[in-house]
Amino acid sequence: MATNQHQKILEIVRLIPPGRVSTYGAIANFLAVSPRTVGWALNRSYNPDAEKVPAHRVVNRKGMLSGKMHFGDPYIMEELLREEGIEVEEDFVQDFKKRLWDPVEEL
DNA sequence: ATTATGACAGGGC
DNA sequence: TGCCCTGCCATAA
Repeated sequence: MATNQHQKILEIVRLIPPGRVSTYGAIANFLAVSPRTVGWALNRSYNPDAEKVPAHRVVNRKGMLSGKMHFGDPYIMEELLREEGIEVEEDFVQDFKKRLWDPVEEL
């Protein structure tokens, strides 16, 4: 369902710059919602604007591509990140801390 | 209404 | 980047 919180979450995700990644927790903290809610908002089943949202730039707090299985095929998320210059190894974003984009600090 | 589940986070060990 | 448990909240059955 497209609730207000979902809209806010998708809005923030769309602001993530190419070549950068963010986390569920950072977005959740910025919007004052629970990290779980962020995960649900990005779920393709409840996200009508899936094609407009760079959900591949959102990973969990450890920099792991925890949602790669939701892109249709597991390799898609990793490919998209590499195309933007983000190194991915064994499902983990390399230099995660450097590439982290936190809306609380960036906005 | 109640229970179970999930693209999570944080703290303890 | 372990593992286990708790808190969190939307959604499905």
